[in-house]
Amino acid sequence: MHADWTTHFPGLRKLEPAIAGPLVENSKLVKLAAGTRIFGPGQSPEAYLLLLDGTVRVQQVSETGREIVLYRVSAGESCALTTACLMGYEEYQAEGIAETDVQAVAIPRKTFDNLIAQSAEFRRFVFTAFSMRVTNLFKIIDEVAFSRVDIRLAQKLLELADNEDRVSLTHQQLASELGTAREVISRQLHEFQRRNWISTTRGEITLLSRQDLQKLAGAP
Amino acid sequence: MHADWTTHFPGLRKLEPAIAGPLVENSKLVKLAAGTRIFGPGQSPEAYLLLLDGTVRVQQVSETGREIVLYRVSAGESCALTTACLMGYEEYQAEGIAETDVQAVAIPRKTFDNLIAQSAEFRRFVFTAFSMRVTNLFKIIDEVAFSRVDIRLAQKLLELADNEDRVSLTHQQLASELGTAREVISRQLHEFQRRNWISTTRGEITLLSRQDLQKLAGAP
DNA sequence: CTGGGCTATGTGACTAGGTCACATACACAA
DNA sequence: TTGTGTATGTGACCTAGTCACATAGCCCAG
Repeated sequence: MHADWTTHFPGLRKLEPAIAGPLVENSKLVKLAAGTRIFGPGQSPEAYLLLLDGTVRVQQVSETGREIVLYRVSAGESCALTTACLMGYEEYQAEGIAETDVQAVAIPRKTFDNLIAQSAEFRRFVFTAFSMRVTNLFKIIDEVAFSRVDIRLAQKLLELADNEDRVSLTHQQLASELGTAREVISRQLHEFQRRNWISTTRGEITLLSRQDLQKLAGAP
Repeated sequence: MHADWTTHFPGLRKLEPAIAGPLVENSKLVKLAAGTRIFGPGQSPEAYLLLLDGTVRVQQVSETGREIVLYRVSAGESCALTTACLMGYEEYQAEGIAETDVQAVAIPRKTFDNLIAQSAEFRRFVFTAFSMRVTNLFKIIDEVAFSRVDIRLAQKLLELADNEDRVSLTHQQLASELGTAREVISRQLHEFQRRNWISTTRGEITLLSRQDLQKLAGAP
């Protein structure tokens, strides 16, 4: 495992062997239990993380305790933005939480810098990850500032439903996904239920009509 | 001018001469008139831009026509995020407008990539710019999602006031700064005026009590 | 198998913010 | 001086967020 984790990352498979070697040698495998806070205000990330397994949720917490999920880092991806802030000097405002048990490769700052210098392939990998995250942040700003909650909720339900059309989250957790309040979610879900688009039980929502939800989620 | 623009950028002054040379040679000076749309959806940026003079406003426009300013790029700074998206493959969602006449240096993608590879100094410059922008985006998300309009408006007025305590913007422009509606701004300004914190005339606001505004803008 | 106790959800009342429609007011040019 | 375009004012209404508290489901200790 230690020897060949680079193959877990499509963007790194073509890495020149002369470069992959030192990379694997200088980086180190870390395991984190679910729920671990990986970084946050006052707890700067210390290395470039590449996830082998699990997911990390990056979110913002407001003064009043409300939360909004910014993005998730999944297996095969990197904490790109985190690293930007690591390489630069600014304090990172958001916090990262291991949603599941996580296995990751930690690349020290110095090694990261060398890699960037030496490998065009690695640069592409890093900048591509960057651009995806930033684009996504723009989308979130757009939605939070300009989009209706019912539409965003319908989108989120469709996005989070498993292959049996179920979403196993509490209203509070859904509210955190969207950066709104629990009561707002409860009321919207109630309305969806009244229209027979979903059914709910404690901690779980079942989609009854993806079609209607999609209609709401898409063009008005 | 062409020969020594690198000195305009504190982060580039220490650039190794062997590197600064080709950089200056391969990049090109561009001038843009105020109001020019530099990039936007369907109009990808084509080069890494370093501003010599003027400012560029980067903003998001919603379907319904509402706008929100994401950040400004001023002289001596780079369109860092733009470039991330340029280097990666994603479509950039935001648009950049020249607020004033702008002079800038355009560094082609290839040259940029070479520079990143060859100069630790340049890497630091780019990543630092990145991290500042990203941190700022997080702050905007936080404010849009969780902060009150009156507080944000007070902050914005203080931020945008000149050294004679005047803000020369229309209510509509202020609304765009904050990503809210013009009527909301009009009403808030009215309330500030009622409290004698500001006075207003068409297209201009004068701060009468920075202190009170600061009190509102700071801790509640 | 049952009663606390914890967490999740429901709900009314109220405040803040956004939308729509339209009324005024101001500035500048013809 | 009078249009004309832009800026601002305002009421009515709707959506979203807050607060306070009521219920309801779940699980575990006894």
